[in-house]
Amino acid sequence: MGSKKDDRRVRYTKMVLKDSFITLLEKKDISKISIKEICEDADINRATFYAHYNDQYDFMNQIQNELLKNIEKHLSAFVQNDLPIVLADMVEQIFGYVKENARICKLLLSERGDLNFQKRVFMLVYEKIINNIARDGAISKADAEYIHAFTLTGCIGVIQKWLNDDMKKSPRFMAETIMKLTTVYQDLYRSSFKEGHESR
Amino acid sequence: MGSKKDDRRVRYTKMVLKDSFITLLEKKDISKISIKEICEDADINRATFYAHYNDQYDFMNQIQNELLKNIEKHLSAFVQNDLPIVLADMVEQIFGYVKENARICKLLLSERGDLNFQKRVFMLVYEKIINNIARDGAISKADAEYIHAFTLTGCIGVIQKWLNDDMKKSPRFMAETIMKLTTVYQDLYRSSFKEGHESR
DNA sequence: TCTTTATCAAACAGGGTGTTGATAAGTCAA
DNA sequence: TTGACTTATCAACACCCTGTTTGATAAAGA
Repeated sequence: MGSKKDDRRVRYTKMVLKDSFITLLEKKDISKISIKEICEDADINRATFYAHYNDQYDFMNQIQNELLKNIEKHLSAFVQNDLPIVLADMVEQIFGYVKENARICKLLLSERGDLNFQKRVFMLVYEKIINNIARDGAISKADAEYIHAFTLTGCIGVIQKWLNDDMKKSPRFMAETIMKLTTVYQDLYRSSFKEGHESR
Repeated sequence: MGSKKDDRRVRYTKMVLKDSFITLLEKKDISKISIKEICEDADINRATFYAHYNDQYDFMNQIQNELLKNIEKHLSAFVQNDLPIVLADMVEQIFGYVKENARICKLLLSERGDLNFQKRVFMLVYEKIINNIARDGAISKADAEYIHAFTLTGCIGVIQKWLNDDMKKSPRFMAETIMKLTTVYQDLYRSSFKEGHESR
């Protein structure tokens, strides 16, 4: 679990195992990766692997926890003042950290990534930053292409909430909710960009 | 792949296998489910499983494809006219279908669900419906709790797009984009709900 | 230097995997 | 319905990966 008080040997073992694991993850799905495979690539005994992790998925979990811990660390460095301008720097820091660890982050956050990890990241960011955000003006037209991605995946969250609430709301209500959410957002979109641009 | 021209035996085999698979999926993660386990529960020979599917994940894929095909069928029944009111019925249909197949849908769409499947569903809905949506009024305040889910997961899509574009945009730009997307939406949220309604 | 402990090779039972040829069930035409 | 043809299902097989244990070795830390 901890990594600070780790032996020098342990640090090496975990490092090469992680490197081999990521290399394999870039080639194929985690379900197709065997412990034996990881250890052979890293030149580490299989028993040593089991001394640290239960299986591939536990290994993946620990990698994710380490990432989240570091992201939180980056966030905490800005907690002192809540000014909007500083908040922007804060989010920038996160993206910077993701870029630094692009190899693993791309695996976790991209198309075939881990939804649960993504939610954990955004819960972190959301609660710390976006909650106490201040309005600071109109949206820039350059962001147009991101609005689609935003609204699209935003719908996923609505569905998940619905399912988690055991579908108490009627399908009709959900239909209207989705409609309004997307319509209102696109209305906003239209009223914010009146330069004469089109998207898609 | 096809299911219409299947043998009577094949239909039975696939049915009981699917049922056992879903039952197991409700208990534990797909990575912890063995082919042997599925077949024993379904009382089907393992070789028979391999005659139809490569592994658990291929099995899951075929189940998802079947779901998507049916959802698309539900959508196609409404393609004739594009009126907003009818579009609402259309989305309602989807939610209705999801509710009918709640057992598997809850597995696929909920917290620990499959992000790729979710995106496929919403790509389907988005392109067919939300693209040519018409503004029809202000949002109801009853949807408030869904707005958070919406904005939260909406951010995921932005990140994914960024990663898929090989992070061409600078972290700074991304920071500002996220900030504006969420800020603008919350501004809208504030200005749209000034009544005092509740629903449940 | 001395103590601690992580890594290793080897070996093990156990279980899951993927493929074989034989058997039984389904399909369709007469 | 019968019979012939087709094909899905099955039991059994050899193989590989897993997860754990052993005691020996050597590297780390104090």
